[in-house]
Amino acid sequence: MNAATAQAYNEDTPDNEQETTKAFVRKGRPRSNKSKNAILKATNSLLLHMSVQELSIEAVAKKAKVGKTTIYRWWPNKTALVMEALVSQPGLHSPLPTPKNNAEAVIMQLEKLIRLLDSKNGDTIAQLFSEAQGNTKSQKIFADRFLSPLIDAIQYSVEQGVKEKEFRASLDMDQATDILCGPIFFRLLSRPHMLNDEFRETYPKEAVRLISA
Amino acid sequence: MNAATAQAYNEDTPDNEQETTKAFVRKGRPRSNKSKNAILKATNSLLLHMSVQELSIEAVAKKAKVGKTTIYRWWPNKTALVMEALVSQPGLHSPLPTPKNNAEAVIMQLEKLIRLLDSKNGDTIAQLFSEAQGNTKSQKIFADRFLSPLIDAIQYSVEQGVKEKEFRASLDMDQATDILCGPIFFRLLSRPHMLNDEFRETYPKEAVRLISA
Amino acid sequence: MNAATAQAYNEDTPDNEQETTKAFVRKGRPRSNKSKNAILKATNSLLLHMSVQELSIEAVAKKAKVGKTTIYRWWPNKTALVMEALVSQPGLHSPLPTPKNNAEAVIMQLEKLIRLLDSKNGDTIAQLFSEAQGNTKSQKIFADRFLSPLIDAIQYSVEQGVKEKEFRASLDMDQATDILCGPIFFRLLSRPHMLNDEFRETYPKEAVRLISA
Amino acid sequence: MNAATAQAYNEDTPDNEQETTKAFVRKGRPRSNKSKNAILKATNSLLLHMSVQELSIEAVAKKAKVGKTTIYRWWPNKTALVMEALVSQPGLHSPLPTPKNNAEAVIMQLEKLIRLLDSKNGDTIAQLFSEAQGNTKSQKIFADRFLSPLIDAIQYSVEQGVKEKEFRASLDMDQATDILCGPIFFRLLSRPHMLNDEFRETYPKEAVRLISA
DNA sequence: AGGTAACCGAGACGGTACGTCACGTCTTTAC
DNA sequence: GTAAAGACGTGACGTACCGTCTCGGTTACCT
Repeated sequence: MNAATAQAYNEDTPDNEQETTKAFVRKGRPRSNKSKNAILKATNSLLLHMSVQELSIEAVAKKAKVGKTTIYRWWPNKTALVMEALVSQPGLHSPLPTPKNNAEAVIMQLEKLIRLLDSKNGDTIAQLFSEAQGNTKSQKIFADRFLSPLIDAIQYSVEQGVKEKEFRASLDMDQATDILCGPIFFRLLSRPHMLNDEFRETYPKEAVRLISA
Repeated sequence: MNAATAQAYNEDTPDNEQETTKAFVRKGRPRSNKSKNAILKATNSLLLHMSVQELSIEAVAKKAKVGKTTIYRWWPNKTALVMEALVSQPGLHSPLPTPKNNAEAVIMQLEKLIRLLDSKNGDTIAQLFSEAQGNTKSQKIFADRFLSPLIDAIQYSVEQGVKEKEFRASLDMDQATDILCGPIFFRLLSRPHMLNDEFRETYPKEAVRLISA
Repeated sequence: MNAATAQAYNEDTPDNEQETTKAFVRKGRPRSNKSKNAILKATNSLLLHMSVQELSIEAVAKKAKVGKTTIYRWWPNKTALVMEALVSQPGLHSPLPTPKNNAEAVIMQLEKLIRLLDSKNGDTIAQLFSEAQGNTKSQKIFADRFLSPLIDAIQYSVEQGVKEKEFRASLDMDQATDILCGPIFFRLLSRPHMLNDEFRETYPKEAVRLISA
Repeated sequence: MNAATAQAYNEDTPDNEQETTKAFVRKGRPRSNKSKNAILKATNSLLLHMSVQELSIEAVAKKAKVGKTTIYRWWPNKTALVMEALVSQPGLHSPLPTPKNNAEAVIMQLEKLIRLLDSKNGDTIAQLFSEAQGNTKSQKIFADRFLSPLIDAIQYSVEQGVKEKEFRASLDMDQATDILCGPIFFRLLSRPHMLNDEFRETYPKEAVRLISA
């Protein structure tokens, strides 16, 4: 991934073009949003019928009627592509209602996580989680784009909760994360069929109880 | 996997060739234990330098000076091979000392699990866990040979503990498993560097506290 | 081109397997003559409709219903493949009638050369000649398999002719080759349409006259 | 090649812009000579280290710090570009001294040809000759810009020589060209290392002797 | 002086072919 | 009948260039 690509890849929103006094002018033909969307759409579409491992860049290129190079130009590997295809889906970023306390905040976050994993995306995320193992590059991408945001959000709520004496004072942040999220991901990876409605309704409350003061 | 293969694959100990009164005589050249060992040894050796995903059957065959077919004859896929190579390692089956109660039993089991995962095998197991996603065959093998035995043992202790009122009566078995094992595997997959001695010493006790009566 | 490939590539006739006392036994699956023939046939067939430069290994593989690797296993590059496809054609090795003297021998050889070049093969040979420029490997193959045999044969006749005083005693062998063959190839490459029957009937006699005593 | 390009490409000297009564004036920004020179220079420079076949338009564009489009605007293909880069080199057009007869004229022309081919340009020309095979467009360009002028000049001298009884009356023009030039090009393409000083000093005289009366 | 048309660089685009790798199967001979 | 050897068809990889296109920006002639 050269500098240009990295820049392009990271900029979700290209709104940082203006500088204090002089605009930064991009040279050359601009990136085709049509192609970008076609690629992401094709990726999501193919993932409905096959696993991440089975997904081939060539198939995506063919389905999106796009040159293979165009994909490689903008995504360093399959993980990055699938990751972006995943988050590009509409309806994934529905904001949570304002919680009345930190316990409720954590519960809502866990419910949202379970809901996300209990859908066709669940398989894909599990496979991405997998793909990341044994491949540093992929691991970093998965961590940066999915895991860290998730963990950070939960840890923030827990931290607040500890400060406000809702949660146990002795709580280690990493341990709390493990206790809250671990069981969910463990089910996802080991018994995904048990990531169902019942689990979503009961587990978050129980988990929060475990860390409460 | 045809019948013959299945049979061969399942027989962990090929010492049942003679029977008490009348020998069951297998026709043709018998399976070469030399080859089998060479294959498993080569697999383990290669896994020291590469991930499961990077490991190729061809590389194993070459390193073990064995025909590819010989590998395919006895193991249905890479997961099965790596699985067996893993458990074939000496020192993995050290028996646990007799626990004085179910809580201690669970603690010892969790400690053993963490110890297992916090070693060079940890990476391999994580990768196997991964490889299993999105591949039914591999998933079944991983579940049958690794996950189920583990879960069963823990669930047995938990069940006993519930009966003997050491643990909460309301405890759902699956939920207990998730709470006990989930955090460990979540660390393995997301922050493997934190699966350290400190974690091994503190986590199991804390986990058992969470399910105690 | 590894040792095995080189050996395989060079052996037009695999009849050298027996050694003085003990047979050399080749291990593994033998080369498929069916595939080999399909590849050569496909190559010749495609060359009827396209130039050597336009010919792609992929197209040959597809047409021959053969894996690309199979082609790369046996031929180091396109030139080698086309070269062999060319000489594999039937009717290229019709023996010359016995000449009554060296002058006639040379004439017959030149006539045969012109006849060879004045056919659909002519274009291919011209393109091969081309392909060889600027590519050492190809150059060597073209020289070894086509040019050298041709030149050697002619030089032999000329040498005999000089000894028997048919040709000028002052004749340098290389110069003789140039004078005899140069004009033919020059026409082939610069004005191929003029490599016609008339040329074939008149040029060889004239050329021989130029070197005669 | 569209009309504009064709026009631009064909105009060696842009001095034919005026017409009888009214000047044809081109609108817009004129062609950048700076770019043109940079392109030709980059081409020659790259050809020192690689063959024509290996030369890529992209590499030229990059080296010349020029847009690819600019190259495609002015040259229809690689052959044309290399051709022009070749003839744009200084010192290629040194005029011949006035010959005292047609035999000497031919000899001087052949010597000049050999000298041209026996240099780093020789390889390039051989490769161009090659590139032309199997590609009509390139063939035409090579013929028009290199081969025809050469042949025409020699044929003119030969024609004069025949008229003035220096050369054999029976001489066919094409045949004469073949006999004079064929050997030179044959050496170039088949044994370029033998296109040396000795050859340059001996061959032209010998060749002329062959066609002399 | 301003329009306007062709030029320029940069570089993204859809493609094609490359040569390599590993797959899982097949076909030999040897044991 | 199993083993080693290794060739087979398949298909994806990631790369290199192709020739085209689409930008913002630059001349230089022509009103």
